[in-house]
Amino acid sequence: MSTTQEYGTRERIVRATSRLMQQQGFAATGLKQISREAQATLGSVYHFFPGGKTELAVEAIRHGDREFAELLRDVLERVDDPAAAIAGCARDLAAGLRESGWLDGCPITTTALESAGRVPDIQRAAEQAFQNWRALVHDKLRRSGFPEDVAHDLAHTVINTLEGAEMSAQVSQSEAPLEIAGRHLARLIDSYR
Amino acid sequence: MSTTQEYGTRERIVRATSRLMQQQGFAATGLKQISREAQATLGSVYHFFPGGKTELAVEAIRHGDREFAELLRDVLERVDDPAAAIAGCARDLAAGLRESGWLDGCPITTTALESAGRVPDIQRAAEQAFQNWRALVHDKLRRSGFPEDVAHDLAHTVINTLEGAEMSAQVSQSEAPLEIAGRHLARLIDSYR
DNA sequence: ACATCCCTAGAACGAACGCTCTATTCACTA
DNA sequence: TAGTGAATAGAGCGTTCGTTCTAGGGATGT
Repeated sequence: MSTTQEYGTRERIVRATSRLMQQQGFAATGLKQISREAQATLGSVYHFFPGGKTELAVEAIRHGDREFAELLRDVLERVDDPAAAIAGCARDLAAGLRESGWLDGCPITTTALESAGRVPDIQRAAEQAFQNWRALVHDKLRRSGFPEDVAHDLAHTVINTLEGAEMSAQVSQSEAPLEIAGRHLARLIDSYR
Repeated sequence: MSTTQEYGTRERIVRATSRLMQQQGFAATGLKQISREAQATLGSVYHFFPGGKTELAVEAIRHGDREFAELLRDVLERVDDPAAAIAGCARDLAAGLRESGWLDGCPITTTALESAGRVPDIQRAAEQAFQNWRALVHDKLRRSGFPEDVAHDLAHTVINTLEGAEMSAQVSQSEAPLEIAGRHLARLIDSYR
């Protein structure tokens, strides 16, 4: 058994699209580039995604959604204290960002911003992703005893601050924004205890 | 004297570029579209910006930098209490976003993310903008008596949380993320008093 | 009147874009 | 063995991309 998993053609196309859109966004990513990197042909791309580039972008956003949800779920299950778990999440994001040479930020933000208000399908998929991530944080806070309204608001700010800090970290090529965000979010959460 | 200010050709080009990149990013904005919306010709664009699209993007980011710095400076001067000022800033951003039909988010984020790690000139301009904005918040906090290290970290999180919340507000077409961010940032600042 | 210089105007270039189309290969069932 | 449909392959469509280039307009100074 090899260490590198084998994926089918469809899966390879989605993964290549997700990675390319993560790094350079929707408009800058061409279908030829996708098919090249996925080791598929243009024919295959249109076979699996007859809706063209938009359908592919929606699928890539769903992939990024699941990807980050998994990271979030892992750290929230692993660490009991919610404040510590969020700080750990910030650390994980910073590490991933640095290890990718500051290239792999949030997999959906760039595409979401490019398409907001102009490509409804993509906007809906991005909105759903943020909602899913907030729900994970919300549940964790509820299970830790926080009241409903507090958990609701904190879930928003946790996700949004992590998003903003990751963006800032990427642009300044520094882990500091995420490290600071982790500490501040932990402090904010603890202030509601 | 008319209410609509007259701008020179160069200024019109920069403003059109800034607005288009704010709404759809760098790659999706063509020079033909820019020259059309700026009521200039392609020749004029290349006359004023011989460096082509990249130079134009850098100038547009600098424009967005000054634009948001002005908004920030205004509210920080108008409101004495720093926590209240930041909350007011979040309100202003939410209002602007809603009034534009959720189209005009942060003028530089999309372009910054598209270009991070791939177009050094643009990345540098974006990094400089974030630095300028943080400096405004940092100074306000220092003048309000916060110690250096606290002000430094808070400046990071204030800007990053506002960025993340504005992005989220844009995608979900709701003022809630910014309203919540304003309240949480005020609470975080007050927790250091 | 003429020269100078800044700016405007838009045709044209090669490359890349999203997408369509036809042909072919392959695994599997009747 | 013939038949069927999914999957692959890539040429080519019209369009737009960023960029270059040459020519003309218009105010100014002499």
